[in-house]
Amino acid sequence: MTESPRKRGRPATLDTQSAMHAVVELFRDKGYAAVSLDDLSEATGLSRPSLYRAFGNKLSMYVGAMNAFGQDAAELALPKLEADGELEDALTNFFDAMLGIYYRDSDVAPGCLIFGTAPSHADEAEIKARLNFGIEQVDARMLQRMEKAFPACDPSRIETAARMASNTLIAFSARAKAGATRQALSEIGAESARTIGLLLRAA
Amino acid sequence: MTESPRKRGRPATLDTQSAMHAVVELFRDKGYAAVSLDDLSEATGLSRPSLYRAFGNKLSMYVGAMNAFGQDAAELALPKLEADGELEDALTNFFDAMLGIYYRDSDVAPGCLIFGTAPSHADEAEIKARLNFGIEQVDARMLQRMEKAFPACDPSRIETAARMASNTLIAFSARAKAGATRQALSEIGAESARTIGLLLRAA
DNA sequence: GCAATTTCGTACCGTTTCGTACATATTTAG
DNA sequence: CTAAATATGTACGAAACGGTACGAAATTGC
Repeated sequence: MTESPRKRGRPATLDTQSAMHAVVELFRDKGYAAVSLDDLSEATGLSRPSLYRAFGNKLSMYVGAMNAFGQDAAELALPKLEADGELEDALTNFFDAMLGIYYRDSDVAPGCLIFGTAPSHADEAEIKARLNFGIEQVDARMLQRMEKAFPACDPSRIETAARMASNTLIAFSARAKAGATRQALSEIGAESARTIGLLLRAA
Repeated sequence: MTESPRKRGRPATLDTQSAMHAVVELFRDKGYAAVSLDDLSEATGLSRPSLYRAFGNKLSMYVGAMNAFGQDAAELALPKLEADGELEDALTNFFDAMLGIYYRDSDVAPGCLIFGTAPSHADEAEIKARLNFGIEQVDARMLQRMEKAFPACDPSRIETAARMASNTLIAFSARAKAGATRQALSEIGAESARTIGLLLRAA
């Protein structure tokens, strides 16, 4: 951060951070195509040209929202996964943390911006690429955590277990959007974690 | 089917079946909101008013597409799941059959209309309900098949295994849209099937 | 052949869409 | 106080949107 030598013109009043938050929530609720710039304008309190100047066109707003959402989720939930202790507990806590995001506070779960809405718009190359990145990240972190927990285990078995854990998380978004209760998914998460642990211990 | 006593007016030339097929493919590629009635008109070869008369408004077209897709998938893949023999083989063959649908023939996988695009538009009550029905169906069939294979197994363990199998299928849609190769998913499917079998046998 | 009946597409409506030109507001530099 | 610089929203435009009224086309009954 360089010291601001006080810029020249009119000082900016726009709060990029909170605006992006509103953008994320809107895209999460309604997907990409169904959200209009006017919707975004109303939700953020910014005029349409201001949105443009801040985030570019609609597509780059959505990709920016994917990045913001991904970063928030990583900061909130990854520590749970990477915590020391039993793998089962780490997985369970990670799932629960992600469910906390998927269910926000509302009764109608908005689910995951990346796994929930991006597949519907993957004909856009940028969205597809960012979606793929998100999946790769989850796969990689799962793999890493399981290798750490069971360094002697058969690598291909670990890989399968990691993929199953990722698949659980990905499917949770669809289930949340379909109306499953948070508690129901939390239990599935815990059971899946137990099962995956069982599997890796039975080497 | 009652015998047609030859209707009175101009004979219909529209082929509802193949038109619905085109509708499914378009919604599968681009989701609900991103598809315009003009797009549908071009893809089906029907005029916009004809589409209306045949399938109602855009929303009911989409829900109709979900039904058509679900029925096709059920007819094509469910027999694989419900076939006699080892559970692992049945699961593997079921996953492969579904992947055949998810990947169509194209190099760019359109994925699953229901699990892939519907979550993005679940703010529409009808879509949400149909999505939920799809998930319930898969869950129920999985459960049923596993109970058949291991009638003596702990019910709660079977339920967990069934949910994990469903989650695999649901996640495949997102993975396909993200660019995973069909072969890669086929292998994950087979490994997951083996793992689930292992789990249920280790009762 | 003529009227009744059904199917189908042209042409239109009002609204909404994304994107931007441009005038206005607010600050610093001199 | 004036000019330069930066930020912001009003207001506009061209296109696309979902949906439908209505007339043309094609058949059967008499």
